[in-house]
Amino acid sequence: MSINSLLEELNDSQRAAASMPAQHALVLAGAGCGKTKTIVARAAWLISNSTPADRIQILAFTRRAANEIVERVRLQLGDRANGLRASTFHTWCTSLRLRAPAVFGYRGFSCIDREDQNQLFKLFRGKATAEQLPPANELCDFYSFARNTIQTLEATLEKDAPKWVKHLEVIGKVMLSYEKRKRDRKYLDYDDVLDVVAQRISTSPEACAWVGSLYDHVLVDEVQDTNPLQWKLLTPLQNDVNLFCVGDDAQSIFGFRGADFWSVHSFSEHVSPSITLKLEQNYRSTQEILDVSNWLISQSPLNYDKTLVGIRGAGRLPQLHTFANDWEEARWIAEDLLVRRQEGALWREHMILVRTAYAARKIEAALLAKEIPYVLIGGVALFATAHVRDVLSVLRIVANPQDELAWMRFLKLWPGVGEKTVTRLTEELMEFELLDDCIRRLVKEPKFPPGVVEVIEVVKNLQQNVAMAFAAAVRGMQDILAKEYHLNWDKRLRDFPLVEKLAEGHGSISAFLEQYVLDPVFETEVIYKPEVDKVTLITVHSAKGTEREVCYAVNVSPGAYPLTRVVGNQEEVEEERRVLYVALTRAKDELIVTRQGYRLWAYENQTPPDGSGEAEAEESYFLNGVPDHLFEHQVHQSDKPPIAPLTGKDYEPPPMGIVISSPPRIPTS
DNA sequence: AGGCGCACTTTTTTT
DNA sequence: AAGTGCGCCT
Repeated sequence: MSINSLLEELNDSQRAAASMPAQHALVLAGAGCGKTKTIVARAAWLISNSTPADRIQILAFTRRAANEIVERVRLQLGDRANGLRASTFHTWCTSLRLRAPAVFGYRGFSCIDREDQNQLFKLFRGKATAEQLPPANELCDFYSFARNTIQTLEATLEKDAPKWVKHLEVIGKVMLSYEKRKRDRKYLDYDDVLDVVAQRISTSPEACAWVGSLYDHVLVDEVQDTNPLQWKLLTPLQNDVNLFCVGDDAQSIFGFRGADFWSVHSFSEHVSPSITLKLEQNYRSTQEILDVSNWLISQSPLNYDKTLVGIRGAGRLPQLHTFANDWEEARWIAEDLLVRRQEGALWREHMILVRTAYAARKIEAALLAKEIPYVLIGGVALFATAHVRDVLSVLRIVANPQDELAWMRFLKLWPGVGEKTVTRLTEELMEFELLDDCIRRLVKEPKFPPGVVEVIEVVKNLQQNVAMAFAAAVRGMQDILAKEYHLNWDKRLRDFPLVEKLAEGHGSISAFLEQYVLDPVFETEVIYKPEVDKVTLITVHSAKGTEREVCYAVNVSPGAYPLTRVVGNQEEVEEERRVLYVALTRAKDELIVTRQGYRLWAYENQTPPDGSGEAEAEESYFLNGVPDHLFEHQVHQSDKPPIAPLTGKDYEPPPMGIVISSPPRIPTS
């Protein structure tokens, strides 16, 4: 297709954005106003106007979004799109680091994921009680938040976990140990992956000039979700490349990762000179869907200055269904899907949006029961499942005998080997550089089954063929794994061929591992082919940027939107509101909102239970006061008596007024 | 001492 | 599904 016919498909503002002269620009656009279309058109226009495709770098937030943009440009331009790259910030930084090790250093470092990070923190946290130190996963959160927002640990704790400020010193010590161990073991965590590059280009004009010389244009999708660490990457490049950023402040839902839509509101101050364009016409949804979405955002104390104006006109009124419990909610959705299917709709026109991966399980069960084909996106990635990690640990050991975390995981699997033995043994193994020395040491270990060493050796001999090495590892470990995971072994066993397939064609174990640490793949995605007709079951966070004809927003109940635990924290409550906003604005033709709860009855009958967190959850519920005419209401009576409601017992308002002590700054590695 | 099985809770969101 | 805590076994 020619570029002219592409431009003709755009409206005036989209066309202006796509075809403007080279300069820094922010394109502000509401949901469904054609953000992706504009970024695709921009890339296509640049290439058609003699920018080589490989001088354009597109940055997106997920691998899926990145791939989609490139595919759509390719659809327009065919082979002329060759060389166009779209990546996540993380894969982009990794490719820069690998491309020029001399510029960035960190040769031979490997990337660890969240789980590994957690294990390390657990190690340094030790046996401290819940009063002395937060749990390892919270330490991870604090650490990562400080890195992503480029704040001190103290500032992070003050904002996020005031009750821990008085333990600042101990927590700081744990984090310093963590950083030292990372360096010693040549690990990079997710934040390091970005910071290695950011640090270098913000302090070395030569490094910055080199990166800048690679590109003419950097196109950033979903810019409202960029955090200060990511801006640390973009800011120094301003002098050498043109930044074309597309975003929507009302869809900023990654605050927990340090995203701050200041980057949108103050764009012209930190990127200058620059222009700001707006896309205000919504092409996606019928007016009734926009009315509900606009109403929701208008209830916010924040001013988004945003009213979506639709061009599609009227359609069907959104539905609001109330169920007695989650089980009936899930069952009804499955039944409704069956009805639609019988009426001739395709499965793939439907998307079910859940707030948490956990909530997706109940829906999954209902879909399975009715044999409705679905893809689940946003749950636990294939490589994050325990049994796959277990097998991968041997590959990691072979690829890098200094991989302490892999050794610990691998050794602990064997009968008679527990935490103490593993800690002692791994410490010893870290003294050796070579795998063969490690093996010699292991052979000497009394009461070790011979399988331990056998597996390592088999994998070692097959390491040039990653898929075969993986298959061999599975064979060698099958017995112990079957015992470990006997409860649902059959289901887990099916994952191994999928991983084996993904391993095919990778030149080395480390290349294979590196790719999937940064680009998580979900079980269903391996089986899924785009042309296959399936319902999409997805978390709202993963669904950003997507759309479907019919969308179900699930469990829009008090206590869930917003989550009970964030009530009282205005910033977080407003982020929750944006999450719901994102969910509602995915729908093109029909929006079906479902909610559960006996608790709702209590609320609507004006008899909230006294003094509990539940009452507060109900008071702050986003659908309170929704005008009747925006929804078609339906209450589904239960055949069983209502089940006791959730309690609000874990909600405590955060203490206020924190005393400040001198902060240990978290150094960047 | 160290390992292991059992009962128990406990779930935000993602690179 | 995975983490935690507890008590029993070697």
